[in-house]
Amino acid sequence: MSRKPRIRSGGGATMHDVARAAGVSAITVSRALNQPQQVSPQLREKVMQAVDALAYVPSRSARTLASARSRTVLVLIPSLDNTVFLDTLAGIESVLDAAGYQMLIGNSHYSAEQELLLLRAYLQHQPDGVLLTGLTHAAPFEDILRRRALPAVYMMDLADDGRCCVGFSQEAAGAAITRHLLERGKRRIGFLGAQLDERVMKRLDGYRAALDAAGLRDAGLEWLDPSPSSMRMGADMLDAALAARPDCDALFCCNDDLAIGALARCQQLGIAVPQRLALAGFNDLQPSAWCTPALTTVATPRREIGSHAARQLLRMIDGDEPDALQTDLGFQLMLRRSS
Amino acid sequence: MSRKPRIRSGGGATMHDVARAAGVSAITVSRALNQPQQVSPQLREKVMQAVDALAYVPSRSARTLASARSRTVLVLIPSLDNTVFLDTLAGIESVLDAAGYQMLIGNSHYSAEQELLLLRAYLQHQPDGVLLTGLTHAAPFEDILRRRALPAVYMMDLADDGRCCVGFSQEAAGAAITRHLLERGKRRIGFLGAQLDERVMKRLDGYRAALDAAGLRDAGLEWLDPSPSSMRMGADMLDAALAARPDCDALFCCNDDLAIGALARCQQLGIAVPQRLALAGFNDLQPSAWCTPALTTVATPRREIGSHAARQLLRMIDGDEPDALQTDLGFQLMLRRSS
DNA sequence: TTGTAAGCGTTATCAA
DNA sequence: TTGATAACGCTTACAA
Repeated sequence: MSRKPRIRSGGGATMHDVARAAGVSAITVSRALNQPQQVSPQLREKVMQAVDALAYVPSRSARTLASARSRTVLVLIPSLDNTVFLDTLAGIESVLDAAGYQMLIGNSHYSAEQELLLLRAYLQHQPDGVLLTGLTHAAPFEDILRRRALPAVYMMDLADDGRCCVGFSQEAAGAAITRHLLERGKRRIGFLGAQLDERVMKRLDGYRAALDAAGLRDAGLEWLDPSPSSMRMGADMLDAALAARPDCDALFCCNDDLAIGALARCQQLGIAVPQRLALAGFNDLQPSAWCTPALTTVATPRREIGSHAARQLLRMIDGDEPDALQTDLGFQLMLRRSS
Repeated sequence: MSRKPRIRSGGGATMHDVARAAGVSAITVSRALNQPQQVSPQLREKVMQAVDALAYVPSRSARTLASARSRTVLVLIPSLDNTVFLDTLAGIESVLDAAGYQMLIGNSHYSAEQELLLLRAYLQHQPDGVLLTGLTHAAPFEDILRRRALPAVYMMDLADDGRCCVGFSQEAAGAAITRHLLERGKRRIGFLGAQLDERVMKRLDGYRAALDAAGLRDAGLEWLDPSPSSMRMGADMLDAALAARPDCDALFCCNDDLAIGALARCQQLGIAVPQRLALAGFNDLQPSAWCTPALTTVATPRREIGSHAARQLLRMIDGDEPDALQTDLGFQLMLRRSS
């Protein structure tokens, strides 16, 4: 009948230790910490003193196990190298922090497979909800969410299929910036695309739609490369584009990295921007306002997408309906000297 | 005597469910998953089938509670807006992922207080170890680590006091880039500093030491501002510096953001870089190679710092000694057209 | 307002 | 190689 108490890991005090020190029961400690108004001021005071004295830190795993709520949210993003997602994370963080939730960050490296693996792995933590980037995911993904009744909010884009999304229309943004180039009098407008994720392809769709509407679409003016974008790649793609189509008079680059690289290359080659070739990017990263000439681009409400998505998710976790299934946070054309 | 089984949260299968389905005991399932070699191939096979059939996902909290090991590492960084720390995170992630560890990311927003709060909050997850940025932390910080016997690795800098660090000498790097400006014939070399965190101040120390050695130090050539750095701030600081000291012939900016902003401002003002004013930055971010003129800066092994620190930490968690207490991963001067 | 008892899902211990 | 049992630290349900 010999009990063999195991060795505690952290060596820290447990709730029972605190209870003993305060001369109350464990459940009173629990309540003093989590629902203070349910405990009389005197006891509460005693408990808090014992907590301080013992430097008590509650165990999240025990709490999660007992309550079946982890107060944790899983955030899946395609990359940590991209300012866009970091700004989004910052927005999410601000809201979750304030609500006492913690976030688990999963980096899918732009791979739907990886993303599925991450979901499976992080499911072990029993997150209370999930924030996702984009609308397209591996086949079993949504099944898993549904089976577990896991609230999810989709960020960055819009869908009209019952999923809760916070973002803006990538396609409309792509079309808008293309129309701007048309208005500037450009007629042979090309598209430079890298990474080729879902959002880039929608910007491409928007670009095509705008040119179709103007009767100026030319498939020979599209350059697409699935490898990750970078400034170097922008420079290389500019070379390739001008070599293939010297008549091209404007380029919509799928993001600012590409555009800045292309712009720098134009400077080196002495190509007049925007007279000979207009350039536009996407996202309005910090350097875009500072390069020469300053880059025309599309500002996207990344931080707001993150914070709003987090708020919606918390509402769903609490069993309430989200404010609206779709939240369109819009975008803004930043018209500068490069166009 | 009525048992009242609670409602499960996720509705997912438990290890007991798997055990029942496979016709074995729960502990056998546990072993089949965690120490497969201890279970006969037949049973292992049966268990794996049941796992698949039930889409079983182990509960991390139960595991942590029972085993007192969370297989989780806490990473504390000062900012998510700074590429430097993201690259570091990427390095950490690659190592931890491969080892089956997950990371909890805490963003201290450059505040020691916040950092302490984060440590306290994340301690609830019983992390097996901690990765820290910089050497200076709030007073109770190291006490807490010691009391809990939590392995910790300090990233980005070097210390000779028994703590395990992975980084490079910020001071040596600051001195090296300053000496380079001296070698270029510059004599009134200024310093532009923002954020003023620990690392910036050490770069400043290096700058001062180099100028002292040359007998050219001039306190009137230092401009320091504690607010977060940005390109706009670099531009503004350049204006202020030249207004105060038109004789200044070179500027060492504490990071590339500042330097790129200053460079852009020089372009606007028609100041010849590097003839009239040489510029140098720090970190070698992507745009630095692409601005005009390309920016002289210091390349730092951020990703390697992250991955090496993570490896050291895993070793300590396993009870082994780290390879070396101090790992100097060095830095590299990137001499470009701006100097 | 406070306490008791049981249970959350897993692993450590010991026995077979 | 496999299993029974207790234990991890906390919270829910119910009782006082």
